[in-house]
Amino acid sequence: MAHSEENPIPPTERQVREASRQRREGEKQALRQAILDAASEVFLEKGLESFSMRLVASKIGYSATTIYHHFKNKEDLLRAILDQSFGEFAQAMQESLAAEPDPSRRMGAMGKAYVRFGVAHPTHYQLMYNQRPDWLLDESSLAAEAYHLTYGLLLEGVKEGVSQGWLPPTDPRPLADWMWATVHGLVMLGITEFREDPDRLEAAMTLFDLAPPSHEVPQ
Amino acid sequence: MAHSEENPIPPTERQVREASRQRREGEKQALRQAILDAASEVFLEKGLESFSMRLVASKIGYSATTIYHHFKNKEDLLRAILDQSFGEFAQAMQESLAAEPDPSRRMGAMGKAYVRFGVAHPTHYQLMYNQRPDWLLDESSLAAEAYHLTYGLLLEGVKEGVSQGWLPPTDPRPLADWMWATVHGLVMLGITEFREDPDRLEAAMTLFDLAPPSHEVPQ
DNA sequence: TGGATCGAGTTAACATCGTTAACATACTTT
DNA sequence: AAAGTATGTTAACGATGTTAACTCGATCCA
Repeated sequence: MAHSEENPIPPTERQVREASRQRREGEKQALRQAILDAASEVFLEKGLESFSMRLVASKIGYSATTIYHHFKNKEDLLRAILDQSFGEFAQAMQESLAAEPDPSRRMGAMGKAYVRFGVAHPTHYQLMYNQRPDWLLDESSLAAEAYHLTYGLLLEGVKEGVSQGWLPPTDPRPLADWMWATVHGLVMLGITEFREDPDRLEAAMTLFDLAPPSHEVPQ
Repeated sequence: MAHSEENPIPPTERQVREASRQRREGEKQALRQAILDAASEVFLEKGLESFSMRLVASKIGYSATTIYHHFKNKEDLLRAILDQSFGEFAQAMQESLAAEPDPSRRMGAMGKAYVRFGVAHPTHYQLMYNQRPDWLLDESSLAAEAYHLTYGLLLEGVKEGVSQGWLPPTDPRPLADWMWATVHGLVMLGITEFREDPDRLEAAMTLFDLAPPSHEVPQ
């Protein structure tokens, strides 16, 4: 049973305290994560407008003020959701990049992956790109890091396309912004105007396969 | 002076009452319009999030509850703003259509006009297309009417382009949706990510002049 | 003319929100 | 043991949308 075997070298006071500190630290982080998970869930279900601290707290059985021991305020909590969302988004983009070896087809594949992520996570996508654009100006945030990383993927693809000739010889940045606008617009229409008619988004997305139109098999 | 000339036929009791009724009706409509104007102003300055009935009322020197004699509730008031905004938008689109006679150039001109309207009226544009998409499902509203009208203009242009050969021979609707997504995305990026850098939007918008690229002067 | 009715405005109140202050309790440190 | 810290609570404030109850004057009808 419990004390049938005794530790021949009992832990020092210092060791006990350290273990206790770690346990408490872990519990604190666990609760922080539980709040964050509950918050992300509430945000998904309710959207930004009906997202409330009290609702998040009640979801995990704490009073609302407890959240303020783990997050400075509502904005801080939403920024944590933003960081998490942008991280998942950047990962999805990198995976879609790695999945398609042909550079010219890669652009279309990434475009599709972009739109699919957006419409699959409508409320989070809107938080990322619509509702608090100024939060991305904080360059030290994880969100800003992922934001610049994904734009970098697009810009590199465009530069490659221009240099390889399967994109017109223009300034890459405006062209990248133009393409970004297209996928961003598809997501936004997909989660608003086309919400009741997903086939309409699918039909529009077939145009991703149109460019490059001429060389089915190079050489 | 005032009574130097007397009306030879004094108004009947009935006429007086009718005039009074009309005056009161006019005053009611005037206050309704004053509320609507103030609301649109508050909405422009504060955005949807900080738009409040009390703020609108205080702007015109009435108590908040007065608004409820002229609008059913906050949603009703915002819908009135939406109707007004969509009407102005549809008019701007029709003017841009009339201004450019060449059909192939017209698409680019309308695209530019679309984006310019959106970035010029950021908060109203977001109410129109982002924040309450379900309100457009009420087909009897002025907003829905203008919404379908503007989409019709785009779709007709695309059909014309396909039949005349300066657009690829594809199903017009997905192509129209694709183009819509592009301009919509440009507006959204323009009022969020590019807000601090208007030149970036301008640079992207130069691509409107790229298509059709080949025939500067037909024949 | 006098009393009923109605329109248009008011104040007071309710529930909900984010947030802070004050407090309780348990654990850690000294 | 005492002091301090971490983590939770309840109570309260001001702002929000909205409703109820009311005032007051104009209108309508006898």
